[in-house]
Amino acid sequence: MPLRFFNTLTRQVEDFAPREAGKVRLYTCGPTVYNFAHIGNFRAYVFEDLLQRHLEYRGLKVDRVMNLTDVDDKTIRGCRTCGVPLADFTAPFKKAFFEDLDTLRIKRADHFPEATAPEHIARMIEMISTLIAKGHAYRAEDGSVYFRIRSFADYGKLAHFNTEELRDGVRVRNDEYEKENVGDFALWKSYDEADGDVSWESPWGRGRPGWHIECSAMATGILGPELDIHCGGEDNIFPHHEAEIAQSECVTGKKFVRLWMHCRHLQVEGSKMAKSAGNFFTLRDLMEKGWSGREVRYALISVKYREPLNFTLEGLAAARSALQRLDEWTVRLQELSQSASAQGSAEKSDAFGQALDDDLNISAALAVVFDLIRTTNRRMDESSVTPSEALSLLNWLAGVNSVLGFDVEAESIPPALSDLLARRATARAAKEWKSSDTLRDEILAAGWVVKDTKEGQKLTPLPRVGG
RNA sequence: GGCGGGGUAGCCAAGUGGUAAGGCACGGCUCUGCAAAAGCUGUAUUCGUCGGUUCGAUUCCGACCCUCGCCUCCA
Repeated sequence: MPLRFFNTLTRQVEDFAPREAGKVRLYTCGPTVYNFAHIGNFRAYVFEDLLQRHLEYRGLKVDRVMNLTDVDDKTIRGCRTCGVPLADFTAPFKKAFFEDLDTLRIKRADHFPEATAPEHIARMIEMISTLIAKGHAYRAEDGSVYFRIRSFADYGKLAHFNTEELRDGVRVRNDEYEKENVGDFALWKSYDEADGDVSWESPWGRGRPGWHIECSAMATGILGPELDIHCGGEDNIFPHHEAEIAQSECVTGKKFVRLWMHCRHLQVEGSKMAKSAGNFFTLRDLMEKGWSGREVRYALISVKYREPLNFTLEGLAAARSALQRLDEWTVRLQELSQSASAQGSAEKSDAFGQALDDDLNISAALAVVFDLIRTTNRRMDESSVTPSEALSLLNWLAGVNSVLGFDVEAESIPPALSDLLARRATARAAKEWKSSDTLRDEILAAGWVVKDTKEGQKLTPLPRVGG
């Protein structure tokens, strides 16, 4: 079965193949670094990570760009409030963002361009000049440059909006009378006192780029005029991605993106996430409550990207339990495979990959994993799984984890516990149950659960207390 | 007002014109000195409501109800 993905542009699931055989040019809208990213942001990034990893699992080389928006209204407001230069304001949030990516086991993109980098500002200015020259943009009285949406017949095609019918601007600013059409968007914003010392020189005077042109410039500058896939959150469809199409295609004359994929938003405990509602979480908030990045990753990845995800504490707890089931199975296989003499054979079924081929059907893919866990657990109970088969299953799991990223976090047993364990083993051998139980409590207090199995004591790290 | 997504067991959720995956929770069992942990196992006569098409619909069509989102810089 070929790879099939839902295309926002056509609103259909379509077969996918990159333009250049074997190589996928992927652009994903990254964060605006004015704050710590919240879990809603990360749902999108985890979805994009799943997409990239699955494409790679299918043998495709992915060249991925994720931009960092480090100049816009919010970052400017932030640095003005703090009274520091823009770059100093955004730097810690950039750093935090990369730490968060690691926490969630999100693979690094190949490029993380920053909007304020000189070469990208230069490209933005170059693109705007071209747009003006071709009649797609015009300069307003205040020096700002706007894109003329009437000049691009396809404007509105991605969002399926009839631009004539767009609701009149509730959010139209008072200076917008300078525009030919209320829908025209800024390519270059002339300097305003509120911008402080944030500005660049341009043929149209001092100012700064509009948000949309930042992405068009970085995308086409790094990946070329024709991308295979462009992703983002659903809110980016309009106007951001619509604008990107207009700008890029009017400059290059080529079809900008072949496949548009958008991730639905998440809700928290059934409501839209909002600071005012008290249900606003950054990844850091969840870590403080004792959840691991792996657990959050599971919770975010386990609902299909095209469905709204209701993020709940119950869902996190379910993620923790499901991962423990997976971990137990892994440990069982590892112990069994230790006596394997031969190499494990290749896996027999690719049901897992095929599920993901179908528009990243994660539910079906996880069902394949858990089905296999149940059937093989049953057989291990009957001792009918051979060591070499266990090895094969572990190999299969490694492939699965190259996509899902659920690898077990190796935690070494502290030396202090070895002593406790040894003493407990002695006590148990002597059937000194009271002493055994006391030692069990001590081990528990140290953060580990001791299990008595046929093979002796085994330790499992106690999950940190969840919030 | 325009456009779009959903309503499947307590919760999350897949799916198909032919009789309901998977995860969590819950009950039972096994194991155990007792536990814990783990494993196994059971649990939707039914897929928002009402009509229609069909031999047969959760799946197709129509109407309705509920809910969520987008409509100029929020992933």
